[in-house]
Parts: sequence; C-alpha cells; structure tokens
Amino acid sequence: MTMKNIKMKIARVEHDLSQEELAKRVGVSRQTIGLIELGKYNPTLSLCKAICRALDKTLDELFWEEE
Amino acid sequence: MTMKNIKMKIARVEHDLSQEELAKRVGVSRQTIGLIELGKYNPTLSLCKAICRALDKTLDELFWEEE
DNA sequence: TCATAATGACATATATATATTGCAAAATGA
DNA sequence: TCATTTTGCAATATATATATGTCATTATGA
Repeated sequence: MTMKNIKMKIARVEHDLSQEELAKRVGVSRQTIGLIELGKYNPTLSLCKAICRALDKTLDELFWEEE
Repeated sequence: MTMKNIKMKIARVEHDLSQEELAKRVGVSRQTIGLIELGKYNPTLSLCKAICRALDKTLDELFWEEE
C-alpha cells in the first residue's frame, strides 16, 4: 500500500523478536506482521496499539510520520 | 467496541466541524466518524491518520492512551 | 416555542483486513 | 558449506471496516 514500516521492524529487532514471535504476542498471524512491515497492509488501530505495547513504543513512534 | 473517543470529538468541535463536515474532508461517511467517536469502531490506521491531519493532531494525541 | 441541523441507531451491501496453508528464497549460525 | 530459521509470496476463506439509506432523537438558533 504505502511504504515500508522500518521503524516497526527496528523496534521488533531491538526486542530480539521474529515476526512470528511478535505475531504470537500480539495475537495475529505472522503474515499480518510481515505485510505491515512491508507496507502492504493498512492495519486497524487496535492492532497498531497492540504492536506498540508489545514493543514499548507509542503510535507516534511507530506509525506517525510528520510532513 | 472499546470506549468513546472524547479527545477526537473535542478536537473536531474545536475546529468547528460537524461529523459530516469532518467525514467529507477525510473521505469517509458520516456514520463512520460518528461510530469512531462513540467507540464502536476499530478504524484503520490510514483513516486515523487522515483524521489527525484534518484536525491538526497526531496519533498519540487522538488515539493513544497511556497505561 | 419552532424549524433546522446534528447526531444516534439500525439494516443491508461491499470492500478489505486478517487467517490459513503451502512453498520458495534469504538469512543466520554452526 | 549445510541445516535451520526467518521472511516473502500467493491463493483461498472469513471477519469486519466502511458505505448507503432511512428514521428517531437530540441539540441549536432564531
């Protein structure tokens, strides 16, 4: 869809989590996490929040871009 | 779904916009805006961003709650 | 008061987020 | 190298976000 979410990928790697591990913690499939990182999905707010909590970040830190 | 988004409603009123006017600016239906404010919808990230831009707020300001 | 605008509620239809499965291509570590 | 893990990709199925239309209720302003 739009562009890669490199910030999310970095935060995930910083937590030493694979896509699959993050997916499990967040309660979603591995593919969903992968596609969000690739920028090919438009996730729901509740999923964004769950990812943020799992990675100790806020929405702005992972999903907001100024401009 | 979860709970009312009072912050979004306040920001909208501060901009002197009706639900219908905000909906038009954001490219979505009036009902969608209304249901998001009522906390009965789980909007997509792209819609959240569009609402934020229309109301001069960030994701954290309208959609994030600490804890 | 009263007319109008704004909002909530509900039903049905459609688009799309997400799940699931399987396989291929990279990446990683020994 | 090679075995294993990780990630990308694709197809199909399902759940749900969103649209549309209508009506009832609640603000709002004159």
